[in-house]
Amino acid sequence: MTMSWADSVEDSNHGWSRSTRASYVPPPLRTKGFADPHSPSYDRPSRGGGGGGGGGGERRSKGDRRRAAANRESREPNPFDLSDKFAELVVADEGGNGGGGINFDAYEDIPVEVSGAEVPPAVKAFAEIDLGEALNLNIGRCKYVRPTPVQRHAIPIAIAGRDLMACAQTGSGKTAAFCFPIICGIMKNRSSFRAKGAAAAARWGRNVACPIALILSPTRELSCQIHEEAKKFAYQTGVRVAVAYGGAPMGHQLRELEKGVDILVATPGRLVDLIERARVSLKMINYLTLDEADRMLDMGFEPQIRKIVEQMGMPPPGARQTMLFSATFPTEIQRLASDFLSNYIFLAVGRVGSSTDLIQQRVEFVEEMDKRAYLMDLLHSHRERGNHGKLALTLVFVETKRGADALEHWLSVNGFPATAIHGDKVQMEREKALRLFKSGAAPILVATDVAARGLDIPHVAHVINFDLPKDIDDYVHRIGRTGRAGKCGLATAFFNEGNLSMAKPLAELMQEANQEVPPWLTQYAQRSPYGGGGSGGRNRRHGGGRFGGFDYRRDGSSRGGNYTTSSYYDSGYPAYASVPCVYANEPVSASGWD
DNA sequence: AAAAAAT
Repeated sequence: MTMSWADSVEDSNHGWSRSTRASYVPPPLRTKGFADPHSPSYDRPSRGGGGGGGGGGERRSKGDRRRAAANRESREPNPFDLSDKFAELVVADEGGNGGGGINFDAYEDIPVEVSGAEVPPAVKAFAEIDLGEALNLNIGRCKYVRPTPVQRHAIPIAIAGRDLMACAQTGSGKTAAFCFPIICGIMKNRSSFRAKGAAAAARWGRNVACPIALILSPTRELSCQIHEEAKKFAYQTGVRVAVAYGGAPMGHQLRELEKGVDILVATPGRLVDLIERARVSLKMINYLTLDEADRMLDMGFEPQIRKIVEQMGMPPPGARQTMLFSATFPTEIQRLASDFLSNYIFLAVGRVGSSTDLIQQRVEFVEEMDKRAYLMDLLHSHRERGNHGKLALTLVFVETKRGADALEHWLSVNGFPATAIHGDKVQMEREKALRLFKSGAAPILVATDVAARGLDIPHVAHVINFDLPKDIDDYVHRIGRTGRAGKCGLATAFFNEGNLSMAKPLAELMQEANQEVPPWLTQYAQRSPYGGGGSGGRNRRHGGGRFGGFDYRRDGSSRGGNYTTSSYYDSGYPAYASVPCVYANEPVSASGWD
């Protein structure tokens, strides 16, 4: 048996004051005698289930605890009732594929690459893993019948306690892939966690939440979404989930934290704030997940993430389990990310760089001044084509916040019910825009890159890149807002002389995804200064046009002794003769999917 | 050059 997390925490608890890794002390606690385990406050019992792990259990009788637990569970709102109020419920079990509306046929013969030392084998069914009864019930309530490809590979790896860098196509079930093992692990080791949590709470103060798992994401809306999903997965497991993000009043979030939290979902800024106010401690973190990890580690974000992970008291790699997930993983980001990982497994599932075959991609040459007229034509033609009365949403991406407001206004003036989301709006407006869009009240959403990643909006039939992004990976994430859960989608991009740098990567991407590349784009691609002899980063980082992910360690020398690479086509399900194409405006249950 | 993330 390898050293367990509990052992390592034991170590760090005993040696905390003389640890080589500087112990983080938040400013409010620096003058107090908080740090002395023998200080008078050490044995003080805490009330409720407060602090980190349900602290101060020793003084309560078994009956008390049972009543408290029962009380907590009876108060826990049923997250499944809530989702029923929304359109997603149309879901039911259509199509007879038994996947809660998920088109599994589209996921056979998925290319998979796994590398690392001693890789745990994939599973074909949830039942092959002992996730526990409560979690299995929730899987049923979510109407998940079989695991998606990324889940089939990632869950056994995560359950085995291994660090993971996972690259999976957009809309392929990543949230559940990291939530299930975390919830399962917390349940299995609950008594040990609770005891440590009580000790930590006693030492750090009762108002310091000491989560066991931390899930970081790059936008507030994405954190909300992960929180909602995680609550479903954790329903009646006793595992407590909370969320912390900026732009919202801190009071409510603080009250939730005070009730005790096992899994904290957060955006970086608010989390740092909470840590510095000594309302959250990372001392007890056993699981760290970065969602949209490549975004979290890019230029603007990386220093903040590094601060949280390396300088705010979190156990180091090896003493915690770290899992990074994204649809794209450039080599430079992999190199950065390896600082946070220990003997990790690299996993790539699906045609990562090209999203999926399920998204039909088109590029039109449109001059800047013609874009609005062209957009109007597109919107008209789609309106007239009719959607059998079903919801068909259109997501329009623009480059700037000002541009988003301008286009929203122009669309509204011209009779199109549109709304807009971007980072200059206050959080209330952002959430309202998303709500209007999801419900169909405003079936057109104009957005900046704030909406490019991870957001799971059912019924997005069409993504329009009104302005192309500068980076091909951003393009991949944007179009991934459609074609989710195995459904088809359409993505249209407006290209002009201002997008020359995108010509080559875009043409290559479309070719990889078996899309029709217009001859004029091929010509631009050949003329492109970034093109020529394959000097572009794309081939290198996406494995030379085969399919998505590529473990950067393969061309380095930093591998361990048992390092192996397997690359194969994996069909976890009985094969079907054809891959039926279900459109995104069909009823879909995509919840919990990405 | 732009966007996101704390107040």
